[in-house]
Amino acid sequence: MNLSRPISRTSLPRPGGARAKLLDAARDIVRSKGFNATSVDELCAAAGVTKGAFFHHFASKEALGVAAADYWSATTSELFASAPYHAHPDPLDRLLAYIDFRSELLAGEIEEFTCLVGTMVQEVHNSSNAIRAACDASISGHAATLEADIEAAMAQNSVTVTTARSLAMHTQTVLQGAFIMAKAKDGPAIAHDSVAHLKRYFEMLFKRVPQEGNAR
Amino acid sequence: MNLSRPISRTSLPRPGGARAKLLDAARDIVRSKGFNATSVDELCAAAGVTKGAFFHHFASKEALGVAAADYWSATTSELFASAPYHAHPDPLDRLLAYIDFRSELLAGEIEEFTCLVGTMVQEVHNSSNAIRAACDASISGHAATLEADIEAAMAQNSVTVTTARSLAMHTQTVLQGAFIMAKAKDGPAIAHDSVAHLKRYFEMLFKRVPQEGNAR
DNA sequence: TGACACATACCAACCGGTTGGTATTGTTTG
DNA sequence: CAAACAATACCAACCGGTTGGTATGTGTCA
Repeated sequence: MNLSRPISRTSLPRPGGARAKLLDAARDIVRSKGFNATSVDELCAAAGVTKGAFFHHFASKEALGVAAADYWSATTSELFASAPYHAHPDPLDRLLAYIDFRSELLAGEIEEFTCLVGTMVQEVHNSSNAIRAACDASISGHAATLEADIEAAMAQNSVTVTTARSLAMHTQTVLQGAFIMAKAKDGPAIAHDSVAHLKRYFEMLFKRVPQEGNAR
Repeated sequence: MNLSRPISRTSLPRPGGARAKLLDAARDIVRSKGFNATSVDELCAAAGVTKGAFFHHFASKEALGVAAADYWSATTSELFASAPYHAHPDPLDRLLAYIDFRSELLAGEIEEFTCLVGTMVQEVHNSSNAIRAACDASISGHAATLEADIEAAMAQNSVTVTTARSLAMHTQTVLQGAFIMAKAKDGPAIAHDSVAHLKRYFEMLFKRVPQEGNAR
């Protein structure tokens, strides 16, 4: 087995190649139009490749959807792994700073801050179990990166009424809901509002008096 | 102007007519497959009418989407208006009972308890402003039915850190997010979990000690 | 009889996917 | 090293089938 140039499903594609360009195009276009409304031809045009190249790299449009979800997981992992909220020494501080970070990300155009996998899974959860599972893995995998901090904060404050995993997933629930509301209202204001409620929930749960800040 | 047989956009269509059957079919099929993946032919087949009947009642597929959102508003208003949570004498009790009621609704198949307008708005918010606005009106209109109780509960408990409208919208944010997570995980369990967090948020905000119950 | 509520038949455009083929790159071998 | 070979990357044209939408016919009822 030759390991010198592996292009596994979860590793990032070679930058500049047709595959990478298609995944970038999918990330942008699917977030703005949805998966079904995005045609393969449109993807190819945006990536500057032909339809033949598309089906050279992906067995089907569904396979592209799975790859796009995996690509999303990989790129967002990088973003959050290098984000500044990890610098806080206290786990609860890290958690609250994560929420602030998510709120800061809610800026610009809607298709720039919303979630690719949340958008896709709503459309295809019944028609493509492969994409559904890849989206679930992306969301749940990101939530899992919060669990250690939440667990530590729960231990510090003797919070036993729920679990770290449940709280981590709840953060993602609120964010996914915030994306939908932002789409309905055509702007991020309402999303900021709900994330502020989420932060207040954590502050009350962990009996942390809110720092003066961005709560509405 | 002939008022003897008005088919206004917001009133319920004549039961048994082609229009009503199409709107019922749209409610069911769009929730399970999404708006774009639902073809006009499929809608006609499910409703037992022909394509000619479809375009007799709706100028376009987009017009059906708007009508389906309005129809959703009308039918869900009825459901919630006659729901038992209004019976509690205390406004905070009514609010918490509303949340319990929403949790109870999260049962059965996913396409049976998820939200039509939340599903549609995610797909078409960029391609059809008419549908987007109808979906927004549906969600915001339902949230508005909670505002009076929230306002009264806030006054009773001297809660001033946020507004009744913001809290009402936040309940919908959490529910919409819960629907997405349920689709990603292919089951309502995680949605119940997040609604329990929402209830706990209200209990803490209004300093109400939780009744022994279904919180996880 | 005429207005309305549908049904039938049909269309141009577009869909995801396949085809046969070529250009490029890397590996083997003399 | 270079020629021979093999695999990959990519392309333009095309396929059968489906799409939303239209034009026109027909039965019904006031």
